[in-house]
Amino acid sequence: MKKESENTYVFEKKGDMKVPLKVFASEKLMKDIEKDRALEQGINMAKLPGICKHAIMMPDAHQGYGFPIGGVAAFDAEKGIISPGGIGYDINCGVRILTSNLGVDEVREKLEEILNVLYENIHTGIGSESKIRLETSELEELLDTGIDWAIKKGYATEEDKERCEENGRMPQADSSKVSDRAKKRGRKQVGSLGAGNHFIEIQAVEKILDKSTAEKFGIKEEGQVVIMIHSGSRGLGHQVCTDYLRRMETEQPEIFKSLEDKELIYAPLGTEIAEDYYKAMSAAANFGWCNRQVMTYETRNSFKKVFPDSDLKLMYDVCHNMAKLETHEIDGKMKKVYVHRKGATRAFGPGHKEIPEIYRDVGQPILIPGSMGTSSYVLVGTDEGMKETFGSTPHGAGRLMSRHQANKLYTGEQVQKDLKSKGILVRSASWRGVSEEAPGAYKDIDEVVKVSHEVGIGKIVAKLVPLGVLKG
DNA sequence: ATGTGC
Repeated sequence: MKKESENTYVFEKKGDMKVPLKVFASEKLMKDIEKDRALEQGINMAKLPGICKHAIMMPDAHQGYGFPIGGVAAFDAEKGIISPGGIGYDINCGVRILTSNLGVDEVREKLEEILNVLYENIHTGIGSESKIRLETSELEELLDTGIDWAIKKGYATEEDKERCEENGRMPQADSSKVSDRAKKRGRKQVGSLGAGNHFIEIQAVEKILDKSTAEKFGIKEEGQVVIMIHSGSRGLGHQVCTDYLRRMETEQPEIFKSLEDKELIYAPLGTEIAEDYYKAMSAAANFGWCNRQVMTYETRNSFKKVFPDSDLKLMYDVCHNMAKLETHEIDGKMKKVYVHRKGATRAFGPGHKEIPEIYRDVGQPILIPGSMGTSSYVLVGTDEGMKETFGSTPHGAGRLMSRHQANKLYTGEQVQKDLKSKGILVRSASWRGVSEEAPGAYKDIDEVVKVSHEVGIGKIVAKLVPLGVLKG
């Protein structure tokens, strides 16, 4: 890797590579990135058919299935490909923030109570099932219409819809392209948190760095309480990914055989299998938005019980695991590309027509969760990001250790105790869930966000700190 | 990430 400037490294095009690989990282984070196979996977992205301009890795990058997590690649809509490994198993994993009219002191007084109420109403952990049971026909409506289903059922308002990326509904979604097995897994999981790094966190605004933008986003003052929800499409999205990986492998043996890394299986755009995958992926994305929306409904009701005057407004909901057909300026020309963001947040700059009108003049809110017990951030999209990263930023701290390593090194009890000594309460279904997500198992979120800010692909608006965490 | 893998 050649250091190009402060926070940017380039691996020049050579051999089978079609474009260079660009990595946004500080020296410190680059050392973390070099610890696993992530760079090798980044170079593999740059070898795929139809990739445009450059393959990108974010400062939080680490090894994933096929593509690295923290990888971004844009493929020519005609000559390119779509790859499930470039999106991830958790299709439309994403983050939303609810701003509140509550202050840190009043919430701290009843923190244990509100966490308990949330824990009762929102089911967590692996295989967790929500209170809702959907018939197949209703699940199909949810998959086809996204947030519109949630509005119809009373879980969402029109304002909620406006404040979701894509208005919470991928128009290409087609439930008939989702397998019965995936639907069976999804029927009981709408409104469930899941496991891993998924969480609902009650946070306080610690520092506002861009006052006027923060105000636009509904962050009025330091000490204001907000709620962050981080979850995805649960077993349904996972099954969609598995189904299409297998289908692409078996129905395209010549492509499969030719691959150095079999995890990079893809479908050429324009083929039936690529179309089917995009429709199924879009349906899973709709599930992700409905899942976070139903949890929002439960969160609002839970807060009403403990804080009767509370008013929780959706600031924004943004995804970090998805491929989308977008138009970007490449080599001076506007071009249609399928942008794969795998562990990278969609981050559009000022004026983009896909940003809600209320935020359009300043840019899109970018929501970046830290690991459990550390800070999270709100950033704003920039013109620089549109030019450099197809409108993308990092998505979080990024793992430093495998779950296995973390389990060996930490116990859930100790992690919970350490956090409690810092005034942070954790409510979880399993001790293992807590130890796997120990703050020490993750990279430094402050450093990740600093790179994003300094490079200019996303500018820091506000820093948030945890008060209480409900996790899987 | 995931009804974690044999």
